[in-house]
Amino acid sequence: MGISERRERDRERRKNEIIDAAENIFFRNGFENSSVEKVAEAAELSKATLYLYFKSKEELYYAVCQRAEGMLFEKVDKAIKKATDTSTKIRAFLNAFVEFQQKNKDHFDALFYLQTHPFKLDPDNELMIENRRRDQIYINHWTELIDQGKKEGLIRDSLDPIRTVLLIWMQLSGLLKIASVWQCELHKELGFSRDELLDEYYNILFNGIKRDKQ
Amino acid sequence: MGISERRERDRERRKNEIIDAAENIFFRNGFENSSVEKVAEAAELSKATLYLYFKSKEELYYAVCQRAEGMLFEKVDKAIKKATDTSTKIRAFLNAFVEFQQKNKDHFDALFYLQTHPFKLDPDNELMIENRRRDQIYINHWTELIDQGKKEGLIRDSLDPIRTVLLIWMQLSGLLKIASVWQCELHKELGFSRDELLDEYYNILFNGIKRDKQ
Amino acid sequence: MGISERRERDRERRKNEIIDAAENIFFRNGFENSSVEKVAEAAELSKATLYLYFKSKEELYYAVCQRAEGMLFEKVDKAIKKATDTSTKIRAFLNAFVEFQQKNKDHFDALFYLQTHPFKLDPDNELMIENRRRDQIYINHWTELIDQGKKEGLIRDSLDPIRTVLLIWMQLSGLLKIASVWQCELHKELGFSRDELLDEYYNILFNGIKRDKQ
Amino acid sequence: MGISERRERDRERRKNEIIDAAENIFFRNGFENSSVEKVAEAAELSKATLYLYFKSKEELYYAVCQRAEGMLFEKVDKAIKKATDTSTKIRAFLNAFVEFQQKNKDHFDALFYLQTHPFKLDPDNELMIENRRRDQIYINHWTELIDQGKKEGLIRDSLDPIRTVLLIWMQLSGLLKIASVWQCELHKELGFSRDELLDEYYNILFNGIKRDKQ
DNA sequence: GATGAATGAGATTTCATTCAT
DNA sequence: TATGAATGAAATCTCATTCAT
Repeated sequence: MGISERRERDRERRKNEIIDAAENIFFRNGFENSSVEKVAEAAELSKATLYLYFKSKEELYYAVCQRAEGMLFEKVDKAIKKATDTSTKIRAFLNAFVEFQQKNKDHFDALFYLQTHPFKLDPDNELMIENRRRDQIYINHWTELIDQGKKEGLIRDSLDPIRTVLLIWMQLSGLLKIASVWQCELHKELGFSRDELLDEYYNILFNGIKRDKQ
Repeated sequence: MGISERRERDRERRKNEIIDAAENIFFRNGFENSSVEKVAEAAELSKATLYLYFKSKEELYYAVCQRAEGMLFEKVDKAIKKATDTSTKIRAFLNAFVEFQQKNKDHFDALFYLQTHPFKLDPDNELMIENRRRDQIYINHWTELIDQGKKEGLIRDSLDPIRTVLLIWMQLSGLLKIASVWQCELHKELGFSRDELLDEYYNILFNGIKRDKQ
Repeated sequence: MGISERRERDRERRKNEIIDAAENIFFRNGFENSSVEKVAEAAELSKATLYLYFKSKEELYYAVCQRAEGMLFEKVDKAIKKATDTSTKIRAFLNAFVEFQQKNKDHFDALFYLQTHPFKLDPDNELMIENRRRDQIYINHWTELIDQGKKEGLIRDSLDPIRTVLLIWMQLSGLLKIASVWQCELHKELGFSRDELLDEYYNILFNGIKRDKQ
Repeated sequence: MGISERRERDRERRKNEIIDAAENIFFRNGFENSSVEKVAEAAELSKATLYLYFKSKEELYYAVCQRAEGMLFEKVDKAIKKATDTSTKIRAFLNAFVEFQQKNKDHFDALFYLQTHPFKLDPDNELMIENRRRDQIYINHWTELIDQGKKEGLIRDSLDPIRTVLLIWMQLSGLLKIASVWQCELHKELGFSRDELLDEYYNILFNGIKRDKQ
């Protein structure tokens, strides 16, 4: 039995090496301007070998994104766990996302690209199924946070937790991405920084979800 | 005297025909998967002729986006003008954006693509300069709306108008785009529609920007 | 009669302006990498207008070369006339060529390109006929120099004047051109300059053509 | 063990087949007017495959030239070895060059084109490095000939061997090339042949380099 | 499992030249 | 005379993927 397990382990390790290489290439040039050739070179493998591990360029990119998402989720997790009360937990959730975009710009961008482009892997692709499961877990995880906030009277009762969480995810994604692309113009022509923008965002959001004073 | 003017008019018309064709192609396949060749075919012109009107594929795409932005701005304009009081004007502004994404999905997507990809035209490109001027006008236009809302006691005084407007633009863009890509999953796996999501968004946003009761 | 003459003069002037522009472009990029478009731009004319004055890109280049040859011939002429005795005249002839390559590198290169590429203008092309006549004049001119040298006992009697002149032209052309392209390598890897090479050339040549001591 | 060696051999053979095809095309149309497409067709390969063996059109042309130079060097070598005394060796060296231009006009032209056009391959290109080494060997080889001539009192002591060899190479290149392009005119308008011209050249050159009688 | 070889299809852009006006 | 518009043909190079070994 040990032998097939070791094989599986070897295969996983090799896959990871390929993803390492793919990150290098995809992060530098984006999906469209990267070539499988370059990834193979970076991985010190032949192109044909890549195809033994990933069925297509798309699947390879998907794997890179999956890892990126893993990183993000982990960071958010840690941040939430460190916080003690619900209010700071929610703030920590946002902060972690924001920080991820700043410190792991490439990973964030890859994730954003995946979310805004209809990638067509076949729907019973292993990676996708696994990913979807994980997504679900995290969404639940975060909605519990909202629920808790509602119980504690921090958040308006009328808000639907799932929608609220997705809403935050989507709008914050857009905000961070566009602000990042416009960085230069924001500074030069409008005269304020990403962080000032984010302050205003927090301001409005928290006001928007908090329970009305009674 | 009439001769050069007619030429200019012909040229403008031809340019517009090309943009028509380009919309067809770019909207169907996206920027990366469209080719100048296909656009030329659709315009019933030779590739070389296209290059007499647009210096590069990028510039052509930019022209398509410029037109799309024009449409969006016009719609927002009209919607605001129809409304009578400031509160409905602000709502109308958002509604027009949302409706644009729904009724002119392709135009919206093109615009979104442009905003989330660092396009490099040379910075003294005519189209770009003109566009930037228009952008500025509209931003001013909308910030006045926020200012008015503040004067009328609808909106918190502490909000910076420009930041607020940009914030709304960015987060709403992200929200609409990602929701549109996930459309299917939202429905099937989470069981609610884009419109329900948007309701929640409005809900939170208006609560977030309104002046606290005194 | 004045009217058609003025027209002719205008046409000549315009042609010269075009050649000015063509020099700019051809000298910068060479024949193959220059485009009629660029020349037209530089001449502030439309492409179509260029074709009113020159039948093809080739003919235009030929005109540029003709002018260059004119310059060279003039320089050689002047140098020879300045010299007083036959021996220095011959030296002056060579010096003028060498100096032309150095001070008018672009003109020299154009001339060299023309000579080493079988350009096909139709053989009764005006420019060509005129040029050929001029060539003949100059060849005669120079062969007289050799003849004179022979009479004065400076040059071996057995040498054929025409062959000798052509020989010098051809070998010196090759020498100057290749030395110019290799300039860098000559210096770095072999450690001597163009001028040292030319000294040796003069040395060998003059020894080669002079009459044996009796 | 044999497997990778056979692969290497196959690859070399294929490369040579491509160079065969490239010769066909380049020789017929020259570098500028040849296309990689045509070479690929001639080689009965796809364009893409060509690029697996040669990184660019330039590199391909360079390979063609390298082979041509090899041929020339070999011929010169053989000619020199056949000759018994230094004087005839030197003559044989020239003769071999002249004969090469006559019998392998295309190869000569390719070589000449390379030498008179600043080709930009990256300087650590394998082909270039190898070529440069070979060039150096041959230059040394030939300078030894001059040195020997000096020792034997055939050649003037004052001549620098390297410069002399390069000089001969350059001037003879120019002479042969221009005479070849003018072939027709030489005959018709001046009434003598390439060979008569060359006789004069030899005449002058040998007189020019020989030791003065004492 | 690993890979070198191969490729069809296609990408963007350029060019010399013509012609109706 | 002058020109804007138009184009067919071509150029170099790239890419995702497959397959025999």
